[in-house]
Amino acid sequence: MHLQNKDLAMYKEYKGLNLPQIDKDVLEFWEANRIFEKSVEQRPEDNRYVFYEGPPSANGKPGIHHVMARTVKDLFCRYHSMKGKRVERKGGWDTHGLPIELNVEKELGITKEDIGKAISVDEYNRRCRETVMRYKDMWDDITRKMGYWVDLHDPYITFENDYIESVWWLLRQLYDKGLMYKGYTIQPYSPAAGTGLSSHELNLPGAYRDITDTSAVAQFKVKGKENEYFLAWTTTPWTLPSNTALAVGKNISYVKVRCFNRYTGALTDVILAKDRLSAYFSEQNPGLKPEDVKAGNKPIPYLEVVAEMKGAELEGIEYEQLMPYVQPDKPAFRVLLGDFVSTEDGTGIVHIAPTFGADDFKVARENDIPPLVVKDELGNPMPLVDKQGRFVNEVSDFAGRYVKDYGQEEERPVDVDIVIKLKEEDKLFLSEKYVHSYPHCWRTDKPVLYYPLDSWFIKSTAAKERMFELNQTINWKPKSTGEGRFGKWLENLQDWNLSRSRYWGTPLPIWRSEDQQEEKCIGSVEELRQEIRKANEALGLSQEVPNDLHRPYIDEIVLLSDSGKPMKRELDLIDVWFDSGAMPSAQWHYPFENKKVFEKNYPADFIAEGVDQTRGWFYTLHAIAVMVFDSVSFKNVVSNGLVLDAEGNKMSKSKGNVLDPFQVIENHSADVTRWYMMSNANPWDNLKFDIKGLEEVQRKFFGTLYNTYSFFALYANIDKFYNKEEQVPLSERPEIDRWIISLLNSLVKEVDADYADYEPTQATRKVHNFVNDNLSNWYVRLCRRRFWKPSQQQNGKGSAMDMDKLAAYQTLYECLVTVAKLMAPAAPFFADWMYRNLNEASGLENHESVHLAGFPTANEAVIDKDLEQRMDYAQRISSLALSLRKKEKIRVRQPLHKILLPILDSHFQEQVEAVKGLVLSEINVKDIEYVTDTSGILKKKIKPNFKTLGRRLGKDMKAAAQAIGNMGQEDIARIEKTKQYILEVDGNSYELTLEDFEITAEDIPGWQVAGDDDITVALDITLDEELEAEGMARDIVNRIQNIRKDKDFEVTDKIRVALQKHDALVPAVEKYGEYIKAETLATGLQLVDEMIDGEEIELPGEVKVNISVHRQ
RNA sequence: AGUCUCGUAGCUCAGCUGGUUAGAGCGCUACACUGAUAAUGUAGAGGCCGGCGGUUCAAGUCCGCCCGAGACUACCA
Repeated sequence: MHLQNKDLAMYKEYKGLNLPQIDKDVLEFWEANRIFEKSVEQRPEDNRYVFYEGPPSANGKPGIHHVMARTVKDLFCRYHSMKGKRVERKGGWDTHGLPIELNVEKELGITKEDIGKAISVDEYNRRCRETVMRYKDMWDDITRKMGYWVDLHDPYITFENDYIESVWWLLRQLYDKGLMYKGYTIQPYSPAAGTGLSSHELNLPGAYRDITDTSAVAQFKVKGKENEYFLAWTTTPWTLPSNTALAVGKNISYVKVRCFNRYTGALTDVILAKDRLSAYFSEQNPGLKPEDVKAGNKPIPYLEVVAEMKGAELEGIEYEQLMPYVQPDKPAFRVLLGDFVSTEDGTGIVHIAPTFGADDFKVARENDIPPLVVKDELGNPMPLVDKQGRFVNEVSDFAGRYVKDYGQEEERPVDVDIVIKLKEEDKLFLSEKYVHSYPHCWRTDKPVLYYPLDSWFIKSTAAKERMFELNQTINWKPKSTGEGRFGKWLENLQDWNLSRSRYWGTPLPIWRSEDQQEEKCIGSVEELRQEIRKANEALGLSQEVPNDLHRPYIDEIVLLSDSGKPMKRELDLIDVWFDSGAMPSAQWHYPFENKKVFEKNYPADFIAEGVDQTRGWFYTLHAIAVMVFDSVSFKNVVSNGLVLDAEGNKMSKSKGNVLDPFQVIENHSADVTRWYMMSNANPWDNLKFDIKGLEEVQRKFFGTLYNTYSFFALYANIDKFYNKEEQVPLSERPEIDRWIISLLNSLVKEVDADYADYEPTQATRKVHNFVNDNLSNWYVRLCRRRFWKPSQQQNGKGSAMDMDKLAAYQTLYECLVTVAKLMAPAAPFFADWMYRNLNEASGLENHESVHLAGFPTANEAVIDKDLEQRMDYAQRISSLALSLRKKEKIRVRQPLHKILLPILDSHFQEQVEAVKGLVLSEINVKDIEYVTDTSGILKKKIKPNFKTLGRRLGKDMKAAAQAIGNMGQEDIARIEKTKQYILEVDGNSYELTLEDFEITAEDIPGWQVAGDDDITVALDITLDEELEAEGMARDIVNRIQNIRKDKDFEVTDKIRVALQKHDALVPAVEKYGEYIKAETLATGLQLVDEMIDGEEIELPGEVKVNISVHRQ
């Protein structure tokens, strides 16, 4: 009984490779046995590898690119887990933000304006909260199916009160450090929707569209001069009434040109950039008459250039207001210097309207130039265009008119009427249609205005230096993203605009008094409670901390200022990016709970996301970490590229080229998908996702590995090899075993280093090459006989294995189990499947899964570079010899006498000698004959060693190469003997050593040779009877084996064979009859004169005979 | 517009700090092998290494400019 039980433990054998099925089986196993949980629990608490999960939004469906990003994450977490680290992976969900609001509005068929009217904020937010997790099940499903190990049971969720409280705490830290301020800036604003827009919204597809505007080059009259004007170009004439300054470039050259105005014929001097002269003027013509200049948009001739000056000289010059509807409250209307001024288009002079441009606003403020404003009904200043996009009454001629196309009906756009007015007043130099891309509101489809709005900012510029410094300690993959994209971004850092005028998000915890003089930033729920109590007492209210910290409840809370005034919350929400950047502390509800946990898990060892997160999550993590904790928040970061379709197009729903990740995984398995993604290209390069590539990975890598395993399992089961025997010492194993073990250990070393260096592509490619080229195509192919031969001779009855066979099994087992471990981080399913198939039969390791095993460590002692080199020689010599056979059309089954191998140094000969047996059997040749110099029949080739000589010879290198190339056999022989050479070129003499040459064998006269870089092989193709008989015998064996197979005989069945007599067969059967019988398990082999019942076979030399094969 | 990445065979990619016949796999064609066989081997065809210019004895590799693809950032008037 006991023995029988033992016999039951066998290597599982399969009918075929079904990777998707393996996925499912392994997944079931993991879940039933809590493998993920164990892989965490089994590692020590104090040896952590900290990973932060960048929270996805479950509001959209997962795509194939998520599989990419999560493969990267999973791979390194699994790797470090196998390296003995405790890798906890807390999941998370990003639940705030615009896309969620959009979804809700779309579903309800409402716009932002309806919020608070048609639908209460309360109801609206309730809908958002419901929508947020809409696809959570789908996400959980893809997470499972792709084998991404992340803890989904206790994720952080950004809309929860605890999370919000931690975010508030962080904001309070910034506030206390004086890093938060309220400011006025020019922001994209949609009058049609009545809301400010984020840059994200402007970057939605289709937001920027080409539109045709009426552009104008206006003439700004220089104060105190007659008929002298600055020319400034604008594509938005409606901003001209708001003009308060002009900007020029300090180092730009300007000219004053005398010309006739094309509309009025008036003689005028105009100032514009010299570089732009040709854009507005044709030729100089001193004798020009006014009638020579016609209205029209082409360049016009001019009289003369009357002056030239630098922009710096123009600074401070005053001019007369162009459209004097509203007066400034401070001096304005002068020329400023602006570094943004270019001469690429326009006139090189920029019209400045501080209320409608960010640059304008900034340069005006720096120069103390006021904006033009009027008072609204509450007496607050407002620009000359109202929030609906209409001119205010003060702009009398155009009062109430929309400045852009907002669907109003009118004869002409207001821009055109402004231009007409300028023309009438002799203030227009030129007007023409201009096509440019202009942002539109994604929802109303109407043009966006840049409009001054109030916002809260984080003064990130104050921490710029420190962010830059700390960034340099982060290991970025690829480096260029960190140094370039991210580094440059930090260098040009702007303050972080935190405000969003929305409803579903983390509320800004700042309360202000009505006169804006006092404010409080709340840093915790407890603080809010105390403040509420104070306010309740003073104001006689009965407020409480709301159950939900979102709007609208939080908006209702009135707090008390220090001087006793009521304060209301600033209605803004904060940028959702702050939510995600807050996750290192907020996921633990730090500092209100889990202080220790946070400290142990900060900063992260590793994060990974798409490269599009560089200025998103990567930045917000970094910024918050630097400003609040003065530290990095992650030490290593991998930013992966995009996943494109097979043609290299971005996947998008509109193109219909989006791949369903569930389909891909269902059809091709998670492992193939993961392996393909990792091995095909570096994760930071864009991946052209091609199903054909998946199929190739499946066939070439997984198919080969599966074949190798199946081969092993088949014979190991027959021989009952369960690796229970003592290991055959390496020194007693054959060369080829020591070779593959050496390679295996080299592989372990390299793959370990690659994973540690966040180079998954290198790692997976190396494993692939090892499995295909070395393990399967060389080791297994050459060792096949070792596995089956003895068992056949022993007639399938288990008995003591000979040492050689045992060594083969042990070697192959070790390779397979090690490969399983090496590939486990990238292809976790197949790796575990193979590991368990092996380990459950052998019981060698007490891990129930490969993911609980340790990552292999390389045994340096068994790495033998010399051995690796000589096997490389063996492979190359074999390949060359086979190519010669091919050329000579001699089949491989035909044995040959010998190959000739020129020997250039004795070490090479020793190396080849050690692998001689392998080579001979591989190429079916009886012997290797070494050809040395002394034989005199070797022709050699000499080349300069450019690497050593180039630097020394410099210009003489060319001549030297020529001279060396012309050397004869005697010269080469002399150099080899004396090991030195005096080279004379161009009168210079150089002392060269053997190092400076590359000498290779070129030819053996009279023989067909084949050669690669430094190996040359010649094949002796003479045949004699003996060889021919043996060749024939091998072909007979082959035919009989085929018949055995066709007839589905068991490998152990004995047979009787009868062959029709033929002259060509007689010597083979006479000399090699025993060999044929042994190979085919034939107990009888006879030649018969007449054969009726047999089948016909074809043998070399167009010999056709009948043969009969019968099971005994 | 700026920053960054990428551009090598029909396709996917190697090509180390510059070194002289530019490689692999897939695909294609032909042949061979066959006790791993929905495999395997060998050979062949297939490259102005995106373009132009420069540095150098020597450039796929370094530098500059340009073209193309992509990402991010950006109100250019």
